[in-house]
Amino acid sequence: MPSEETEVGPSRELVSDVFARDCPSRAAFEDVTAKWASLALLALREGNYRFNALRRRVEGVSEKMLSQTLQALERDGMLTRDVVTAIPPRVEYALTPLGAQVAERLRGLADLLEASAGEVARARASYAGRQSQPPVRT
Amino acid sequence: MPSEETEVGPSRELVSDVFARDCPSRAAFEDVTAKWASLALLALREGNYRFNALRRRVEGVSEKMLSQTLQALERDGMLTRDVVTAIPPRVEYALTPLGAQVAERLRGLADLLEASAGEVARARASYAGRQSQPPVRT
DNA sequence: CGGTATCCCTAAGGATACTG
DNA sequence: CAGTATCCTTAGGGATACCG
Repeated sequence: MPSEETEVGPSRELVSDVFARDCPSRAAFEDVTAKWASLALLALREGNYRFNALRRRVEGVSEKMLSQTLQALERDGMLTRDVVTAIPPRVEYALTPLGAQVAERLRGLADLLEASAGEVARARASYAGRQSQPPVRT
Repeated sequence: MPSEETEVGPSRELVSDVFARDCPSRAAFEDVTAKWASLALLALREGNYRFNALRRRVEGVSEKMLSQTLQALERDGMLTRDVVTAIPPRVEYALTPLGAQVAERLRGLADLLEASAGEVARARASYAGRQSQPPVRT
């Protein structure tokens, strides 16, 4: 008898849990919350984008990272990549319904943090003060 | 007259934008969506945790990373660190109101992804199929 | 335009050992 | 127990060059 902690049948849908090391949902969670991925999803929420336009929208991302990020998100079914063969070539990125749902939630998180910027700044100032006690003369 | 739109004066609160490279909200956003930070916040949503209990809850995190992660989150005002001087020492971590709000949104995202695990898996299978065309004999 | 390929370097991150 | 310190390896990520 195998380890009894998992009483999941072979043909049943496994229970997803982001806390579990090997759970696919954790991988997906990490993919969408990755540094550039969340910003890309947020941007595509505003409408479709072509590669370089997206690159301009997401300040600071390099071509390489944007490319890798978009591949990962396409792979996970978060967005579609539509290649228009023409001169010059065009590639349009758009959210899938799933990607839109994810982006919506990321938006909520971003809104909260944008609105709480002041509170975070105050917390940081307070923390800095608590850490560095005034120089003690010895 | 609270925040109407963008009447940003010198001494007024700046408009936060996660897309901006140097916006504090982007930093906070990245801190909170960092690999281990989101899981730590999610865990603390279940109740307070001591260091090693949290380490067990967040599968796969090393002592070092958990320590660094918790410091960053404390710094941003997402959680409190309560040291009980005793033998053995105890340190309790708990969410602040802000941290709880953030965690709540992360939970929504995690729920969505846990529920969509099947869809993601299908997308991945489809993607793999589209990428590797059947070996072409030359 | 929309990438991929290569090079290279920094920083993330794990393992281990040690301290209060 | 709750970390910090150290060491070391990997991988993230930027810059550049080049192809379809």
